[in-house]
Amino acid sequence: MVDELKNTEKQILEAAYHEFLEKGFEGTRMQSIANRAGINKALLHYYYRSKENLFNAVVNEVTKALPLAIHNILNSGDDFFKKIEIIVESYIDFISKNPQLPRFIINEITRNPELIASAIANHSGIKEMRIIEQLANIINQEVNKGTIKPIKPHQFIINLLSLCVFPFVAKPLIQFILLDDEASFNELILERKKQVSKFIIDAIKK
Amino acid sequence: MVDELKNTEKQILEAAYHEFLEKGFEGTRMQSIANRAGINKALLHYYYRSKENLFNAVVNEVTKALPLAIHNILNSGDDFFKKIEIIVESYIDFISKNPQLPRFIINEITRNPELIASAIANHSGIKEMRIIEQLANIINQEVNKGTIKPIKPHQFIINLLSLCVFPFVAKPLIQFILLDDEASFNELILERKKQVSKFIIDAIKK
DNA sequence: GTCTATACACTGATAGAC
DNA sequence: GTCTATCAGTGTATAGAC
Repeated sequence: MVDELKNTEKQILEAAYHEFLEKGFEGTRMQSIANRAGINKALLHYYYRSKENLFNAVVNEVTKALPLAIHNILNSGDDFFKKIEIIVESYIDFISKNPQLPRFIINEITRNPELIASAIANHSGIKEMRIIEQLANIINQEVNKGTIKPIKPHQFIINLLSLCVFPFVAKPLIQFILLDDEASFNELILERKKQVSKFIIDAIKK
Repeated sequence: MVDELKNTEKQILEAAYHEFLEKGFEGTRMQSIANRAGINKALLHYYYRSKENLFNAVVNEVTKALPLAIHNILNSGDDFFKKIEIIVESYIDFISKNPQLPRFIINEITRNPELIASAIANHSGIKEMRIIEQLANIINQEVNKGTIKPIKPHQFIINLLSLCVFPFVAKPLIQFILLDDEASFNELILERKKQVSKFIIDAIKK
């Protein structure tokens, strides 16, 4: 991330990234970003004029990663069920590497819908914008072919998203009511990479 | 809610409830709680000594509602598949009435795990604490009976939770990428009350 | 570019009149 | 109980030396 920036600026953005993703905009202190970056508070303002600005830079970085993540989905296997397997696995893999990302996006899009929405739109090419449409079309085709049971594309997509994303968003809650430690959570997620696609396919296969 | 309290105190708690659920602890200003309650800032401190205190009172109210919500699950229909239908429908119904609640709990449990965890534990009797166990037992029984495909109870529970809860947590995101307006979101949720249980049953039925 | 010192605004909390 | 006025602390942002 942010390879093209000078050292200090890069460190700041890196530190800000972690702080904001952990604590959100309101919960983050400029001081703790400076501490994490190992520099002075004033330098933050030297590079990024304001907290708002620095936050926007982080949002920009974050949303840059999204199109790459869903790019895999576009050119996945030809069989519909194989396609689902690949989508689920690569999706869970991606979030595993950025586990705080969903909660961050959800919270900040709630706080300031325009900002995140425009950032996402900004980094998504035509291709990525249409991915939902494409997926919806594929689902309708399969329904018409009779390979899967009738289901509204929107509902299908939400089901898939829910099963992949929610466990990460609700991680502390899940750990509290279902698990004991960190290790068992990782194990659970690992299992889900196979389990979720099987669950979905079993649900829709005729 | 909070029927037993005097008028002003009740108004404050009510206002605090809405503000905190909307904006979280960090994002909420005592001033805006006072404004919403139609009283003065100083009165907040008269009734609840501090912001922390007032927040705890809200958490207390919030978690009080949870055992009631899952109580229905305990005494639902006798057939396993019917049971799932009832759980899903009553769960989605409950969250529909408190749509901000999941995001609130998830965020605040992330910020301060002990507080929320103890509040939940505080209001849950033995019965409610064991509901997960019970549900897990039922699932194992059905697997052994051969009525459903093999699935780990934890995974099943997470799947069910994800499908019910996530759409509310991700509402603004869903509206951005899938929908246009408020009306279509409500319609979508209404559909899900039937769709989700059908999806789950199709996924596990042998 | 990087630091220290400081200005300025905001927010939670208290004092005191009524 | 409820209000106005105000304090103390904290957080963002800036000035200015190096």
